[in-house]
Amino acid sequence: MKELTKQQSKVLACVEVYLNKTGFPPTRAEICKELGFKSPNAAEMHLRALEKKGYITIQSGSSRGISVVRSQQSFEQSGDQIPVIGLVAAGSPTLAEENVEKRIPCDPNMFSDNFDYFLKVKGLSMIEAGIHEDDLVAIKKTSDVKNGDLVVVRLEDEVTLKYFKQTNHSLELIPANKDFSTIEIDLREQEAFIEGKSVGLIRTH
Amino acid sequence: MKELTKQQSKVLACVEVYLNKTGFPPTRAEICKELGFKSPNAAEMHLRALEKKGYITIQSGSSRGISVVRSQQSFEQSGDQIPVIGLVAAGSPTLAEENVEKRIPCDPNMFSDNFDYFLKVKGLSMIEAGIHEDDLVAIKKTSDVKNGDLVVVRLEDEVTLKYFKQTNHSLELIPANKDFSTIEIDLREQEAFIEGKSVGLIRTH
DNA sequence: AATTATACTGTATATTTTTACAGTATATAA
DNA sequence: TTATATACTGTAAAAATATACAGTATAATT
Repeated sequence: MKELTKQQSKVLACVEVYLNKTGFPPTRAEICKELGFKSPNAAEMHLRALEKKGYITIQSGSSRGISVVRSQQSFEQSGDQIPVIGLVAAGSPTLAEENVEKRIPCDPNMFSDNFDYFLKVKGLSMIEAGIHEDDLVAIKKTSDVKNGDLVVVRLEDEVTLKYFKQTNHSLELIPANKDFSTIEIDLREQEAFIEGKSVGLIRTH
Repeated sequence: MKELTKQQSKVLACVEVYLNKTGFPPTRAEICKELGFKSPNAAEMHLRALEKKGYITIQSGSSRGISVVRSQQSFEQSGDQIPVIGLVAAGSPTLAEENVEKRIPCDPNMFSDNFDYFLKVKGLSMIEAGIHEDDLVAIKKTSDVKNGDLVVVRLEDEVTLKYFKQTNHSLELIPANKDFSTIEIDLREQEAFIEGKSVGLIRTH
């Protein structure tokens, strides 16, 4: 997906907010009014650019004929179909279509903090925390984590779900199963990517 | 909510389908084309009726200024605010307002089976099934349960969440914690109300 | 120094769209 | 029988809207 300029981003946000508020897209003139432009052509140009970059489609000749194809803040707010990503041993959990096992209709604000996707749990390393195989852990993409948080960490090509504990250069990834041992990493020697943290869990009975 | 005439219902469905397909509402002329009317006024009249009955709002003077307020089908799928009921020792879990601890925005179809409310778990009797205190168990109201299902049962004034097992006149309510013992009931002597069964679980981290 | 991309103003016009008004037809209720 | 509600056709005008064209200005590349 191509990057948006600041102004294009503003226009897209404006369209999304308007849609959210009224249920139908804005006209060029309304976008101008909202963003302070004085010519409808200003909005027109930005819309054309957004169309060219694949964020919206414009139905030519139709009033308000704007469809938002890809929201810029994406699925985070639209409360619809949240993707489920398999916790595979290799590679980072990305939202690329090929990694999406399925989608679940639910609201990303159902937990205290909103979240971006579900991670399907493999293995028993967190079972004493009541996290079973095939449970779906709701992950918020962030690198802002605290000690004690349940986090998704990528070490080289391996992705794991563990409790987080960091002291100076030492990172500990702590399981909740006495048969597993804590992973200790010296951050001066090895990189660790924090993909996100868990804000909740769901399980189908 | 007032009842719709057949034609009004058709027009509302047409608007919803169009919105779903294009992302913006139809014009009067487009509704006519879709439903075979020959005058834009036909659509206009139906829209005005729909507005008067509270199904849509029309922004006067705006093209395509239609907002669907209440979708005609399915208030069940609109994935909104699911009540959370505390698992209190006394009384049946009802959806009466005074028993609703809070509401969670989510879709009742997020699990394999749809459900009616969340029950907040008290105690540790199911901990070996990975069900912790304060977990929210999604309950579908039904008395159609099988052995092995996780069910909500009311015994006199006590409500409990346990595994279900019935043989003839004997009902066993089985915990998932070796420190708790199975509740055995002779149904000829004592009544047991099956309030529903669990179809899923959520937990906030 | 010239080119290109971004970001607009300002104007104009063809087209789309809303919306009012004048009718017709039919079934149901008073 | 006379209203009254539903369900349209047909027309037309005013208003809303998309969209093309002609410019201006500025910062970043080449």
